[in-house]
Amino acid sequence: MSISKFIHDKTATLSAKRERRKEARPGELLDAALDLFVEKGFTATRAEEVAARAGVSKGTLFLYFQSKEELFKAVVRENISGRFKEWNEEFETFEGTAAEMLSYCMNTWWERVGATRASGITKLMMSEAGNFPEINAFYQQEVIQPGQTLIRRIMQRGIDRGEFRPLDLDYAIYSVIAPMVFLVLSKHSAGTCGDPTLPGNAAKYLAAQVETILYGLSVQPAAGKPAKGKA
Amino acid sequence: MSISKFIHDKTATLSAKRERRKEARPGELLDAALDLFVEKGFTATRAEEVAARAGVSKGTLFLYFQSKEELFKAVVRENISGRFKEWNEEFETFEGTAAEMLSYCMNTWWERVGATRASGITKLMMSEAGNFPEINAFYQQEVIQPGQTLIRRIMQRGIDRGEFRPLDLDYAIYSVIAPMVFLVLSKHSAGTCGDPTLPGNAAKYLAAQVETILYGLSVQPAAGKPAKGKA
Amino acid sequence: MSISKFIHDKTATLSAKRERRKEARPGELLDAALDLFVEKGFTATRAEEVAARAGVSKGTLFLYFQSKEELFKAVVRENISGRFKEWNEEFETFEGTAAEMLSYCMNTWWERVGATRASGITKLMMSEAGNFPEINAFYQQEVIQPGQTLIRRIMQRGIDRGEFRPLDLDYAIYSVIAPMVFLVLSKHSAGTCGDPTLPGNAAKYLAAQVETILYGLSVQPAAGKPAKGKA
Amino acid sequence: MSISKFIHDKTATLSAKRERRKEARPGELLDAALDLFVEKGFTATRAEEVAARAGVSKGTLFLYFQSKEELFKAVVRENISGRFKEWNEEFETFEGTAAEMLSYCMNTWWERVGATRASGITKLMMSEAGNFPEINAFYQQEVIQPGQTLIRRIMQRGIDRGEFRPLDLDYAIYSVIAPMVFLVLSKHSAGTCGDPTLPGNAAKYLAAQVETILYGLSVQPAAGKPAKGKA
DNA sequence: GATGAATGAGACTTCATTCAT
DNA sequence: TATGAATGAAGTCTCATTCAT
Repeated sequence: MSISKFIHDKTATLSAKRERRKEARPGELLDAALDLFVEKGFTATRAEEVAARAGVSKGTLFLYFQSKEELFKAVVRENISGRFKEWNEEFETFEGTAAEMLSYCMNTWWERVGATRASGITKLMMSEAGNFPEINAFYQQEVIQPGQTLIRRIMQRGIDRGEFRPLDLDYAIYSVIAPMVFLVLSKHSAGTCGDPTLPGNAAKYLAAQVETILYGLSVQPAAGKPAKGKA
Repeated sequence: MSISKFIHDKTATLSAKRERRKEARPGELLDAALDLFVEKGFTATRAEEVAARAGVSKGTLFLYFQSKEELFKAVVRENISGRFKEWNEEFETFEGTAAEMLSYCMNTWWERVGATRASGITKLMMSEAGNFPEINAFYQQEVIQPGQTLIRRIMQRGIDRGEFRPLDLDYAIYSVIAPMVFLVLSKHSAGTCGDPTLPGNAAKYLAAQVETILYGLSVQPAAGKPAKGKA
Repeated sequence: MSISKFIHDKTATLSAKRERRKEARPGELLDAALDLFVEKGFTATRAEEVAARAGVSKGTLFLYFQSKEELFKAVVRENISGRFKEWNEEFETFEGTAAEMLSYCMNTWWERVGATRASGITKLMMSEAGNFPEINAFYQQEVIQPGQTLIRRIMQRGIDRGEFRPLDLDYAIYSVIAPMVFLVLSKHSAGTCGDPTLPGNAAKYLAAQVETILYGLSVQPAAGKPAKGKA
Repeated sequence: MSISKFIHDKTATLSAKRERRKEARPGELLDAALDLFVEKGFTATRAEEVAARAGVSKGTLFLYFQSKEELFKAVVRENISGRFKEWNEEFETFEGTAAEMLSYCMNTWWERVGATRASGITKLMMSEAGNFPEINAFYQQEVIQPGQTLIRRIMQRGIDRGEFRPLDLDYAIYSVIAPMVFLVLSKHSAGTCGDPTLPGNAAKYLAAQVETILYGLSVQPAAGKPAKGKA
C-alpha cells in the first residue's frame, strides 16, 4: 500500500467524518436541548449549556437554529411521536378484545414513547405551553387529539361488544390517560409526584394500573358492585 | 373638635389603613407570585410583573422578600396544604368503609385543595423541582409523603377488611393519586393534558374516576375477572 | 430656622435634583448619541459608549429608548429643524430683494442650524439613510422638501421681479443648496471635503459663496457674459 | 493524440481559467466591497455579503485580504482616482481660457470619476474617515489636495489673466468643489441631498452649475453688481 | 415604608476570523 | 486554492436588585 493510498484514505475518512458530524449536529443539539429544557425549563436553560452538552460552542448552535425559541419548537416537533396515528390505523385490524387492545396500547406506548427521552416532551409542554401558544396548538393536534381518539375508540368498541359497562367516555378515557401521563411525569420530575423508582418498574406499575382499570371498566356481575362513596 | 383633631383622625385612619395594608402586602404578593409562577414558570416571571399584579412597586417586593428565590420558597411554603396530615388524623376515627373513605378523601381534596389556587403548586413543583432541590425536599416531606401515606392506609384497611382484593400497594396507590394529579395539571396547563373543561366538571370527572377505581379495586366474583392484556 | 426646616430643604432640593435629572436624561442621551452617531456612524457606535458619554450606565439608556434603533430615530426627530417651515412663512412678508432674502436665509440657516450640533444630522442621514428607509422618508418630508421649496420660491420671485436671469430652477436651486450642505459636511467629516477650518470661518465662506452665487444668478449686462466652457 | 494529452489539455485549460479567475478575484471582491461599503457603511457590511456578491465563499475573502479593515483600505486605494495629478500636469499645457479649463475639468471629472462606481469613495470617506485616520490621511494627500490644488491653479490663472474678478481663493475654490461633491453624494445617498434623478441628468446639472459659477466669478461691469445680503 | 430611577451581571445573538478538508 | 463549519469575542438588551428620595 503506497503512501498516496494512506493519504487518500485519510482524506476520505476525515472528510466523511466531518460530513457525518455536520449531519449529526442538529440531532445532537436537539438531544441536548430536550434534556435540558425538560430538566430545567425553557427560560432557565442557557443556550450555551445546550451547546456545551452537544459538544460545540455557543455560536454553532445558532448556525443550525435561528434562535433559542426556534430550537424549542424544533425540539418539540422532533420528539412528538406520531405513533398515535399509526396505532389508530393498527386498531382497525386488531384482532382481540378491547381489553387486550387497551393493554397492548399502554404497554406499547411505554416501550415506544414513555421509556424514551421523547417522553420528556410531556413535561415540557405542561410547563411551557402557556408561553408558546402556537406550539401548544400543534401539540394538541398532533398528540393530544390522536391519543384521546384512540383510547376513545377502543373503549367504545369495548362497550359496543358488551365487554365494558356503559361509560361516559368524556370522562372514562382519563382512567387510561391519567396513569400514563403520571408515569412520564414521575420520570421527569425529581420525585415531585410518585416514587422516583416508578419508571424503573414501569412494567409492574403498568400491569397494576391495567389490572385495576380493566376490573373497573368491565361488566360486573351484580354481586360485585362496590359500595359507592359519597363525599 | 379642633383642626388638629381632624388631622389626627385623618392620620389615624390612614395609618390604620396602611397598617392593615402592610399586613396584607406579603399576602397580595404571594398570591400574585403564585399565579404568575404557575402560569409562566419561575424564570420566565419577572419580579416587576409580580409587584404590578399585587399593586405595588418593584422596590416594595424586595422589602418583603430578600430575593426572587426567597419569594418562590415563600409561595411554596404558604400554599402547601397541610391537609394530608389533618386527614391522616381524621382517618383514625373515620367510620365507614374504605371505599367511602377513599371517595370522601378525593372529593374533599378537590374542594379544599384542588379547586383552589393552591393547586397550582403541584404544577409549579413539577416544573421547578429540579431547580430547587431544597424546596423540593420540603415539598416531599410536607405533601407527597403524607398524601401517599393516607392513601396507602385507606387501601390497606380495605384489604384488611376484605373490601379490596389483595393489592401491591406500592403501585396500587397511584390508581388513586394519578387521577387527582392529572386533574390539577389539566387546570393549569392550557389543555396540554386533557380537556380544558375538566376542572369545570370536576365533580363528574371525580365521580367517574372513583367509580372505576372502586370497581377495579374491589373484591370481584371469579366470573367478573376481565381478560388480561397480552403485553 | 429649625432643624426640621433644614431637613425639609434638603429633601426638597435632592428631590428636585433627581426630578431634574430624570427629565434631563433623554436629552443628555440624545446629545451623546447625536455626537457619536455623527462621528462614527450608527453601527460603529456602541450603546454603552452613548450611555457613558451621557454619564449613565448601559441599562439606563434602555430605560429611555426601547432599542438602539429607536434611539437613532429619536436623535433624528429631535434634531430635525422645522425651521424651513418657519422661514417659508417668513418669506411671505419679507420685504426686500430676492438677493437679500437668499443671503438672509443662508446666513440665518448657518446661525440657527449649521453652526449647531443639529447640523450633524445631515451627515448622519447621508451615511445611514440607506439603512433606515423609514426615517429617511421622514427626513425628506420634514427637511429636504421644505428646504428646497423655500429656495425655489425665493429664486422664482427673483426671476419674476427681473432680479435674476431666467433659470431652470430644477437645477439652479443646487447653486444655493450645495454650498450649505458642503459646509456642514466639512464640519463633520475630518477634513474629508474641504479645509477643516472652514466651519470656523463660516461667515467668510458664506459671504464668498453668496457673492459668487448672486453675481452668477443676477441679470447681467450683455457685455459681462462669460465665456462658456465646453468639455 | 493520446489520452494523456487530453488530460493534459483539460488540466491546462482548467488551470488557465483558474489562473485568470485568481487574478480577477481580488477585483471582484473589491467591486463588491465598494458597492456594499458605500451603500451600508463599513461596520454594517458583513464580510460574508461581500464574498457572496463576489461569488466566492467567506473563506476566500480572507485568502486575499488579511482582514475586513485591510479590505476597506484596499477598496479606497484601488478606487482613489489619481486623475487630479494627471490633470494638474495637463493644466500646464492647456490652451484656452480659465473658464474653459474649469468647465473642461468639471465635465471630465464627472465622466471619468463621478459617473463611475469609484465616486462612491467620496461618500465612503465622508462616513468613515473618522474611524480610519490613517486611510483618511492617504485620501487627503491623494485626492483632496491635488484636487484643490488644480482648482486653485485654474482660478489663480483666471484672476491673473483678468478673466475672473479678484477672489479669496481659500473660499472661492469651494464654489467649484461643492457642486461636484454634492453631485456624487446625491448619487449615493438615497435622496438625502437633492433629487435622486440628479445623477441621471448630470450633464444638465453640471451645465447649470458651470454657467452660474462662471457668471459669478467673471469680471463684471460695475452695473452688474448684485444686491448684497444683510447678514 | 414605599417608590422607581439606576445599575451591571448575564443572557441571547452576530459575525470576523480560522482551519480542517 | 477554495470551502464552509466552527469558534468566541463583542455587542444588544433584560431584569433582579439597590438606594436615594
